[in-house]
Formats: sequence, structure tokens, C-alpha cells
Amino acid sequence: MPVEQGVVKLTTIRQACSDCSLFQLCLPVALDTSDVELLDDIVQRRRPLRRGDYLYRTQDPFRAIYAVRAGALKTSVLSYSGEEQITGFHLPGEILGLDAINDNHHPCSAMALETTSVCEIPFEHLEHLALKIPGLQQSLLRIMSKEIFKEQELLHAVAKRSAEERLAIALLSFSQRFGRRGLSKTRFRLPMSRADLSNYLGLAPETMSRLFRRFQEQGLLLAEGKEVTLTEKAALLDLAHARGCIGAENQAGAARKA
Amino acid sequence: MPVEQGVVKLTTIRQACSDCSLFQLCLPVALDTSDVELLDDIVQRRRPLRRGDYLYRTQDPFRAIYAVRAGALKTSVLSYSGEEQITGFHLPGEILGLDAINDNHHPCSAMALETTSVCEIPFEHLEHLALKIPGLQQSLLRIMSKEIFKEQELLHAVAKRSAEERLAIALLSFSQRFGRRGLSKTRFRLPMSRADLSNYLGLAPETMSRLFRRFQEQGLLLAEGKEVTLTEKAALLDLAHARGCIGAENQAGAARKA
DNA sequence: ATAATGTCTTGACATGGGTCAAGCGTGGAG
DNA sequence: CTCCACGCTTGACCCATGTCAAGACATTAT
Repeated sequence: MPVEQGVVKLTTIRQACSDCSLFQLCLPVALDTSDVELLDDIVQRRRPLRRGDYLYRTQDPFRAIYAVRAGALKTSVLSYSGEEQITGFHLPGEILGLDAINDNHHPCSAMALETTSVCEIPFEHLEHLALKIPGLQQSLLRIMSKEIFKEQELLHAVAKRSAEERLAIALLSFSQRFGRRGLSKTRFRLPMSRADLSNYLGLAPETMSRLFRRFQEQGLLLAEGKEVTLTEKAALLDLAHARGCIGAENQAGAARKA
Repeated sequence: MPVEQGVVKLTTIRQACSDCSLFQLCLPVALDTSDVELLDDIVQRRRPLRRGDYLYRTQDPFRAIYAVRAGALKTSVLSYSGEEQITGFHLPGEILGLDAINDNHHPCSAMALETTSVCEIPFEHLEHLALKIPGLQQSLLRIMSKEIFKEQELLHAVAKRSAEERLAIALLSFSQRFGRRGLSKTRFRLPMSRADLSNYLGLAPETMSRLFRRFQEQGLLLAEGKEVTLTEKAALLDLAHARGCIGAENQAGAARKA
């Protein structure tokens, strides 16, 4: 077994993909044991990021994609006037950096929302490996396809939906993403600030605030700071008009299919 | 040279990728001649679609991706209440269907906006070929990465921008996409109806109409039906706040890079 | 040519949600 | 423990954009 090429050697950093409870999520395709070992060899674990640290910044050269192991990140771009535009939140088991493949530079910055650790997967190695392991190529293409689909979905979720619908959709999306990794689908801690969330959804923070209140008054949820409990998921789904939408179980399901 | 496996044999349908003026666009990576021939063998040309014909429909099993050769298509999903939600327009040289890789079914329908012909690229073959031709795998991953990036960009273009900004962005996007294939960047024919365009941008058709008038009054453009002439592109760019945005030349440029 | 059908435009009006400006609460620093 | 600061909430107000309804125009069919 090769020496860990740890970017930084910390006591507890070594862990094989095969032992990782998130492995099914970040590369959701069956690889046999020897293939996983090949992958293991190229994956680097990094020292955890602290809240506010950047994993990469806009225009950084693209070297690797990243799988979130613990914590959470946001990706964002600076808009014309220098305002932050949040383009995504990334939870454990999710991959980020794929949008940089195209032109070899990161089109956005990724910042840790809390103490966060990631696996770094050098892309050159991965690409090379994907030529050898058909399942891996397939997996990669799937992940990217899902990403495209997800964005499209979100795009039209956010484009012409009311503030109410947007928040419902976002909450259900988090519910689902937490559920996917075995956590509660009804009670979770949002890793980002209200401001970040509202920014992401294209709403004013004030509007979000009012919405949270209204949802609470209507008994749809309980919010204590970042801790959220969804008490009436059905009603939320209804609000989100979720048929064929993010809140529905199609995403998690799709990822595992075939 | 192998027999053309044409889905339908029409008189003028046979044409090699290597002769195709759009080839650089649909697979923007250098393949050497023999590789292009391999690709050629799997590409099928289909009978042109007429206006209103579907290339595929939501939930159809995924078999192939498609490169637009001539004409234009729109992709759309049906929202909760049965309303059409347009998710994209696809012009010559562009590829569609990538969003279906993930779960083996098309998540949206693709309909021809005018007489349209496409190259059909069976995905199983392509995937297989990509294992043999590193450049092809790379190209595929790039294309998909670009797609993700594009969607992200658009998402946040549409999410929190004014109607004015959205239209400016859309017009510049078309300008650029026409320009990329050697057509005029300032004078072109929009292939879709106003209603389609407004739907796509998340605006009411009435709003679009008023905007077109206003832009015209301000001397930014000339619109005669679907024929559009951009007379003050700089001003439009300014309106779009286009730094780092769709209108900027980053996309076309990026596609060709490295 | 004329009718019929759909698409685009225009106007009047209503409203969701953005903006501005305070006030409140909580958690970290001293 | 106390203070400060930041993030969240609340209220008042207003504007951009959606909605409804009608009319102009264009395109196809008769």
C-alpha cells in the first residue's frame, strides 16, 4: 500500500475510501475492491478548514475536485458590483469543483461555513484512472449529469417561483440531503446564516425572516436559530408544488439507480 | 469505411464529422483523424424534425445525446400545474441530452422550434469510445463541466436580476452563440417565440414586450418580429452588468482553450 | 381576397417583495 | 458580569412586475 501523500500529516487524517461512510454518496457507482484501492491512492485528505477559510478562490488554477467529508461549504462568485452571489451549498458526501474542469480555473470561490474537512481528488489522476476503470468514468459522467440536472431544476425553481415556494423548496432540499446520509429528515441544523440562505435564494434577508415567521405561525416548522424542525413536511411539499421538483425523492433515488 | 447506420436514409443525410463546420463546436477538443473516423462510425444522422416535433420527451429512456446541426430546439419540463417550463434553447453546434445520463431517462422534453436536424450519438457507444480515446473523455467531461457552469451562471443571472438585466443577458447570450458559429453577432433571428423567451427568463410575455419597446426607444436594438439587430451592444453589456457574466466572451473562449 | 386563428402589444390596476430604518437578542471579548 | 457587535426581526413604504382585458397585427386556411 502506497504511502499517504497527505498534503498535511495530522494524527487522524488517514482513512480509506472503503471505510468511509460517505463513499456511496460521493461516487455512487459500484467499484470493486481493487478499484477502490486505486482510487484511494490518489485521494488526499487535508487538514480541516476553519469557518471562513477558502478551499479555493475564483480563478485559482483547477487541480482537483473535492468531496465534503464533514462540515459544509458555500460556493460564490462576486457579481459586477462586488456583491457576493452564492451559487451553492455543499454538504458531506457531495462533490464540488466540477465546474472548473471546462477552463482549468475555478469559476467560483469555495468557503467553509464551519469546521470542514474534504477529500481532495487530483483531477489529472482521476481522469487517468477513469480511462482504466470504466465504472469510474461512468460514475463521473453520472455525477456531472446529475449536477446539470440539479442546476436546471434549481434554476427554474428559483426563476419564477414566489419567495414562499423558494424557501419551501430549499428546506425540502436540505431535508433530503441530510436524510440521504442517514440524519434526520425533519430536524437538522442549517449550516449557513440566514443572510447566506436568502442570498442563495435571491431574496432579501428581511423576506426570509418574515417567511420563517409565517411558516412557524402556520405550524409548518419550528426554527430556533439554525436548528430547524419540519413539523408538516406534507404541507411544505404542497407549498413547494414539489411534483417533479427538488423536494421529491427523485434525486436521491436517481443517484443510486443502476 | 463502414456503412452509414442511418436511422433513416435520405438523399443528403450522409456527412462526416470531419467535414462538418460545427464539429469544433460540438466536440471542442482536438481528435486526430483516425479518432474522428471512429466517432463518425457511431454518429447517426436523422431525418430533420419539423417545427413542433419532439426529439425526446420527459421520461423517455436515455439512449443518445444529440448535437444540433441546423435549426433550434427548446427543452422544457411540465411544472406541477401542467404549465410548460422552458429550461433551455439549443442552437447549432450545441449538445443536448447530457442531463439524462444520470438516471437513464430524459428529465425534460426537447422540441424543435423550426425545421431542425441533429446528429444522434448513442451514449453507450460514446462511453465505450471515450475509454479508448483519452481526448474524447476529456472533451466530454469538459462539455459537461461547461454545462454546469453555464447553468450556474444562468441560475444566478435569472434568480435575482431585474427583467431588464435578464433580457439584456439573454440577447447577449444569443449574440455570442450565433457569433461562435460565424454568424453575425449583431443581427440574427431568434428562433423562439416571445412567449417562449419570456417563459425561459421567468417573465410575463407582457413584460418582455414592454422591454423590447423600451430597448428600442433607447436605441439599443431594432426588433422586427424575430429578427433582432443589436445597435448598442456596449450599452446592453452595461445593462447586463456583464462582467464575469454570460455576455462576456468567457464562454466561447473557454470552450476552445487547451 | 377574406376569414379565422394565434401571437404580440398596450393600458390599467394590484401586489409581492425589495428597501430603508429601527429595535431586539445572543454570544463572544474583556 | 457587562458591553459590544453582529445577525436577526419587525414595521412602513414604494416600485417593479405580474395579471387581466382588450385591441393590433400577422399568418394560414378557405
